Amino acid sequence: MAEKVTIATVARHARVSRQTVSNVLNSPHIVRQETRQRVQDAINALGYRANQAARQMRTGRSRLIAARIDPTRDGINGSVLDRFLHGLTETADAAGYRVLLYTATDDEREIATYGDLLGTYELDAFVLVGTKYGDPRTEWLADRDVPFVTFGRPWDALDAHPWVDVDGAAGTAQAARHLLDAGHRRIAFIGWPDGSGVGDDRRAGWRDALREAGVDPTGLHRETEDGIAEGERLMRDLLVAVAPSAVVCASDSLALGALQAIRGVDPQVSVIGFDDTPVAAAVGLTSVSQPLGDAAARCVDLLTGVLDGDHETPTPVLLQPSLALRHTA
Amino acid sequence: MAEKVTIATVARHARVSRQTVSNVLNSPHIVRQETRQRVQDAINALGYRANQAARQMRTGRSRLIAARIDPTRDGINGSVLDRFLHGLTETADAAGYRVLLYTATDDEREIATYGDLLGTYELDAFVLVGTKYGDPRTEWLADRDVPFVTFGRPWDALDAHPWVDVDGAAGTAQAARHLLDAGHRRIAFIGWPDGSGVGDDRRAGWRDALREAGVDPTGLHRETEDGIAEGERLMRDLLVAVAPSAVVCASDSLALGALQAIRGVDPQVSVIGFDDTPVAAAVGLTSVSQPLGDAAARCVDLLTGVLDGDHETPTPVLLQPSLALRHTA
DNA sequence: TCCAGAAACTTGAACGATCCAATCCTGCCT
DNA sequence: AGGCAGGATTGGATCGTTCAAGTTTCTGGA
Repeated sequence: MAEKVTIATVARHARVSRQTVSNVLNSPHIVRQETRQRVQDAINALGYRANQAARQMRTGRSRLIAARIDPTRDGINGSVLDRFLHGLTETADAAGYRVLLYTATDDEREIATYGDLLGTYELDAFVLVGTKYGDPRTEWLADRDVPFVTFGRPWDALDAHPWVDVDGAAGTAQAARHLLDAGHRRIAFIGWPDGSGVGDDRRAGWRDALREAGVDPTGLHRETEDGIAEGERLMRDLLVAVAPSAVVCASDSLALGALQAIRGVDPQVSVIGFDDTPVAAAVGLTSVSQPLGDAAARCVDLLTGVLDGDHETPTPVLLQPSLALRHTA
Repeated sequence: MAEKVTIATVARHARVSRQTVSNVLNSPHIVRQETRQRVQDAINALGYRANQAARQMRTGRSRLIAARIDPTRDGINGSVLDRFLHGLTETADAAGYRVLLYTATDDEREIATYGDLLGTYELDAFVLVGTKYGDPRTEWLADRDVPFVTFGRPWDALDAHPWVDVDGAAGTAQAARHLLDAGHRRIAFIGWPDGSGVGDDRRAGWRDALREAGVDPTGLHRETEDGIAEGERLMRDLLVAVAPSAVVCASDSLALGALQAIRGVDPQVSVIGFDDTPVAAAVGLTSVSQPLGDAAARCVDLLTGVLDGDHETPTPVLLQPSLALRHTA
């Protein structure tokens, strides 16, 4: 087995001091070109890699970012997280960071995990997916000056922290306009109960688009918890009550339920979902698609901004979704 | 800001030496009960957490396990990875390890990433999902004595390494028997071309179950690349050629295609998929379900066995799948 | 030629944990 | 009371890196 290659090995090989090697790695500009080259050659020849633990001990920085992986709930929307995580890993890697996973069953435990990860591993930052009104997690992190970004706006807007989000209202508005353009007038909406920021936002997009086109949205919407069965139930209700010719849904789960409700009854009704999940692609459901790779990349951008110097709070990012057209609309 | 709590702080607080604190953490049995309690109290009172970087420097162990996260391919089967990763994170956590993500676009890059992760972060082990004949990755890792487990059998069986897998043949056999019990006799199979270990295995299960029941499987199967469109094409072919009353598929993607093919033609044909993906649940497709949480847990078990002492190669684990019954069969 | 000042490079110390070897108790037996 | 065995505790060295401070080399102007 070959000897372990440390900064001292490289220094000896290039006939310079350890510190010079360190400088080549961390502040190349203060080393003379010729020396720098010699050190670089030694690094390549020996296959030297800086030991992260030793570096971390001195600098207190782990170059590790934590992200939470949830138990796939109804599984459909879970794949959004999947794609987001992949993007996160890829972009973080390019920026010299790695992604560490954690799980938690509730907020209290999640906060306990923060403490553990920070104390034991000295994590540099957290990425939170989805926040709710008065989220205790963001408060805890902010109180301790732990860098973090949320994918999802802080809906209560109490304290400003860096965030990245996709403009849900713009997505449902786009969906509604697509249906209006196709000649639809009775365009219904199936969404979530009042009080969830995301849900309210998505409904607002649909409502505003209808009003703008001179269509009265009153009575054309229904609200329920997320789920296929729920979507089916509400769609049946809508078919009887207002006989819509199209429906925009706040999620693919709801849209899938709606599809099942119209099958056999009136297959002409158009349906548009939200999230462009694999299920949507599989069954040919038109759906609002979030740019998850971009979102992840912007999260990393914001974090590296905070971590590598910028003291000012970075500007939030709001990305535009697009419509993945398939054969249900 | 409070002073940083180190092992020395705890020692002072409990009026013992650093070593005693270390012993309480790493070899509690050699410390007197009374002292141990006093140290524990100090640890709790101060909220002390052992610094992983310092520990790692001395021990060379990072308590980090790497797992790869793929770009969701056709998205349907991607969610299998999602669920597996969640299980992995949960079990690893319980065993005192953390999961680090990485990505790679091809084997060569993946191996380069191994080198980086090992050199820089001193990763303790790798979890590989899926292997192929003559996989260069397992060879590289084995050559360097890096601990790893694969989720998926080594189909070429060249060198033995720890693995966990789900008995695919048992799954398709169970599916076939379920159909036989329901009175079906012409039970077709749609799978993947010869040469993929997983695909061959799943087909063998179906074939053997039919033979066992005295049914000749000849001509009843078709092979293609994975995908919904492909599944639909082959199912149409089967309907014309052999008019099966039921079909077992090697994946939910293929099964979904099959479902689309029979819709309108002969909705009585039973269909069973494989993987129990969210899509299957969504459209009511009966599917063979892999115990992914268990699989992840067993992977961690095998790894901790290797990492924490056992020098003998641990016994591979073969788990039994179950049939998630829905209304397509 | 000489010297100030900058640039380039070197040396010693520190980060926080564990390992090793030596020392100190404690209780028990004679 | 003295000796001894065994376990409990202690101090010092160490892992590989970066920081802070020190020393040498180079450059240009008088």
